[in-house]
Amino acid sequence: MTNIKEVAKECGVSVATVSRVFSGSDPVRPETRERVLAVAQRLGYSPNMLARGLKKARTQTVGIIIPSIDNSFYLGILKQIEIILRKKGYRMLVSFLQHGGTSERDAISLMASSRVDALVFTPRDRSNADLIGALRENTGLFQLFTDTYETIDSVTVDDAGGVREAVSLLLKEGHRRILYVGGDPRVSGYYSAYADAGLTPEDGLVCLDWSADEAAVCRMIREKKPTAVFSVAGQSEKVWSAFRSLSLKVPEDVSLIVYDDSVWARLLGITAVAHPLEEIAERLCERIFLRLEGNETAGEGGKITVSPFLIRRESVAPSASGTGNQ
Amino acid sequence: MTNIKEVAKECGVSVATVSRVFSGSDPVRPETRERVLAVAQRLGYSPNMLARGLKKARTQTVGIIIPSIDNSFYLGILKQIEIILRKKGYRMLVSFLQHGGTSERDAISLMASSRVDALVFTPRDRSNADLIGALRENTGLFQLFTDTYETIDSVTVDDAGGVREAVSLLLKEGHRRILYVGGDPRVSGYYSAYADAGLTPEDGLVCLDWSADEAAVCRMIREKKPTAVFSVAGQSEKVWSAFRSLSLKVPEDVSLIVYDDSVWARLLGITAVAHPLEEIAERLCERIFLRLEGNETAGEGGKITVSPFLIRRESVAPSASGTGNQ
DNA sequence: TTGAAAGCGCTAACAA
DNA sequence: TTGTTAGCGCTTTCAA
Repeated sequence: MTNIKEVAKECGVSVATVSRVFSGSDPVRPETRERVLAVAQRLGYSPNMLARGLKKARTQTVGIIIPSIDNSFYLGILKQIEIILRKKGYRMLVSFLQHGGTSERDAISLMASSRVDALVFTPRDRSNADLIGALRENTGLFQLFTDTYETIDSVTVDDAGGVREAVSLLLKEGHRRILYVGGDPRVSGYYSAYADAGLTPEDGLVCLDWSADEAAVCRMIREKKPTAVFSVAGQSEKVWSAFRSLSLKVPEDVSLIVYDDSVWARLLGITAVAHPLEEIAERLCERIFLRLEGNETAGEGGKITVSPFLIRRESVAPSASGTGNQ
Repeated sequence: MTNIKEVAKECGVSVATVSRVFSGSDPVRPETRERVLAVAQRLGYSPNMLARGLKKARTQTVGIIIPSIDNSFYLGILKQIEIILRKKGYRMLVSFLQHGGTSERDAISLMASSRVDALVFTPRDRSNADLIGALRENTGLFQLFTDTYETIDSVTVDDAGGVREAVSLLLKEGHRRILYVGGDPRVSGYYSAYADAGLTPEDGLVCLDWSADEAAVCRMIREKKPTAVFSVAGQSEKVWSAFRSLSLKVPEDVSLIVYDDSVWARLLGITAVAHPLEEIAERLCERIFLRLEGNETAGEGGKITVSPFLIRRESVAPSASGTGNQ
């Protein structure tokens, strides 16, 4: 592959001049510039970012590690981020985690040896604190959707708030037996909503078990006869399938709100709590650029929380069993 | 950041020895090896891939350019590919194209200057033949889902075959007025299916207009009164919405088969033609490794076509209007 | 089994 | 405005 030396020779200038033309670091006489550009084009020259990175100790690369949860919105955000990054001249190196496959540890090592300028990740725990600690001196670190390390910047979504808003809506429509199918951290929003309304949920209405399958969901529905269901990402599909197999109609027989909007929620007219993907990507990249190009060293306003929002569609109806008692 | 020299000094060996330990290029005395590893660990040493890449003219990186179509399965395949690549020690650099944003040309240049060992892309046309031509000497080039350049390896899906199979099924169920909503290249499968059955489709049953919106689809359905619809990826959602607004029940009032399986097709019980994502990722990576690590220089079996497959669910019913005439 | 040293392609002083 | 040159951190002959 053509290198800077060949371009310089062919052009009758020094390598420094060619370098200046391509990096824009110093002014170059316009005519010389044109000539260099023309020759480079003719020879198919493309600056070697490896060499540049080695010299400058900056790779113009941001690494991102995607956890193995397959929330499809994660991939949407990946796209958003890459596009913003590209506009600023950054590349994106991605690594997907996989149950039983690549460990977060390996992925971090990979990013480290690739000398990414910044790393975006979603640490579940602090088991790789050692690696992370070694990285933080030279690498911009950013937690996405989590705030596992207090000392590292983060962009998170106020999940509990989103749940609370959704459950409050259900309560306002008169529902009292609202089944919650989802994860642990967010469930606090469920209880807050009940508390806000001065109510207490019946026992057995909360399913925090991620491994609950369709059959388990069916069982809960048959047992507790909820008038509404609130379900989180991966579980919503099971809930929907359960409704189908129980021949329950939405919203006639049961109301439904899902956490995490998706194509299918939209198509089915299901009211959903959505993440502001663009906002997340923008705020995150903003912080990245500040860290990489600004004079900022670390934190200071490094903890960002964005609010999810409710998209009302047609899966919620007033409770048939009246608005007061259960 | 710690470099090889510091590790060497701290260890009392030469940089060459440390290099050998980390690259595994030459045998190193076990005791020395252990000592080097221990020191490296203690110092938090991580080999600099930039320097290595510069020296070896190999980056262990595969670039992938994702076109702006947002077929969600594209992102699934991205994940599959990255996981396979990682197992073999490769990194993945991704770039998303965007309508009105990043051009394919820019993305290719980026990959070129990053000196990726291989590039996977989906060229719509040959407008960047010049860049591609310059790359092919040193970079493994692979077309995914398209075969725009005859001289470049490709992994494609037999779309026309998939359409044909689906439409044949509809025909077999007695449907005669089958509306086709989708793109140009695949429509040949529609005609083949009719031809196979010794039939000719009525006029006006084929909509090749990608910009057709829900209203347009509604209009077609009202006009032509199809007993079945076959729709492609991006259009299927519009078709479904159209059914909803026309209060058409599937499969009672109209049968439906969609091209490209998705979460929502599954949840709604819609029969779909699916891509074998794992197979595509595997075959592609297989070729990449062969090119990068084998002794192979180019082509030879470089054109791979995989077959989509039909997933039967409950959106197809026998035509109510009889099996013979329309 | 190990070490010394040249050089991958680039940038950034420093000099002119 | 341009050229010379010393490295960035690594691999890899060649010698020992």
